Amino acid sequence: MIKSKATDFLRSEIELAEYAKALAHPARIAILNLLISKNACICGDIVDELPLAQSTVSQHLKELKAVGLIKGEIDGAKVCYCIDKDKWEEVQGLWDHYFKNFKNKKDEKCCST
Amino acid sequence: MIKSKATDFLRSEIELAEYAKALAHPARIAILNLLISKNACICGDIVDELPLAQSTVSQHLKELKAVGLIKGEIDGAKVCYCIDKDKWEEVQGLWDHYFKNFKNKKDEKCCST
DNA sequence: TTTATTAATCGTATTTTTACGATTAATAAA
DNA sequence: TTTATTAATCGTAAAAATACGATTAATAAA
Repeated sequence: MIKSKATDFLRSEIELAEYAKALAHPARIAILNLLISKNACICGDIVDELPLAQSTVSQHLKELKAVGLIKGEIDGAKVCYCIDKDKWEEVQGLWDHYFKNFKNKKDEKCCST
Repeated sequence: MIKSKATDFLRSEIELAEYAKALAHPARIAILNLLISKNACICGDIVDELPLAQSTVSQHLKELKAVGLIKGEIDGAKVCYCIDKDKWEEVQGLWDHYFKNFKNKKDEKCCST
């Protein structure tokens, strides 16, 4: 329970929000879906599947890579992207833990009711 | 698998992104944490706990209410907020399903490696 | 009543996100 | 080599998110 400043939030809160933000756009969900269904994907194929310009897709890929959910492997002039299994499971675990945090509470009524 | 327009994403992709967006800010994670730990919370108490102005907190509460994760109950001049158990479990289930979607795949190597 | 408290909303400034075309750097193909 | 392909980056415009103070409407307290 450490707050670095009065205006700051907990590290854990910031961390969860960061992962949520990475998933907070349909294009990024769509990209992850593609990588899941095809197991891996050339960047160009992703661009073909999405209704977005190449530079925009590249930006979304960059964000997903920044949080570590995907990794890119250079293959000649092309780049093959895939999901980072370890990070995926880490994020899965974080959210699972977060959601269970409430679900495990005993079933009290809300407020006065 | 319905795309309403060429420039659109799948309903499921939009839905997941919407829930992610609701969780994509430390203040909203902090609010949910408060509601979990105290089971319920008067709006004013939330304002006291967060390093944000009353109007800003009210906005964040509005967003969480908009996606259904919390509900507010008027109690005189005050408003008591709490987590909506049904929606909470629905969102939990959606993410759980989404993450398992990949985890359940057989362990193939990424791209060419 | 009048006054105080509470929380939503309004108006607005600032920042961040999203998107695109153009350019660049790198590899592949001719 | 020269030319084509691929994907990242740059510059920038537009939209959305975030934040705040001021105001409002409602209830509670005096």
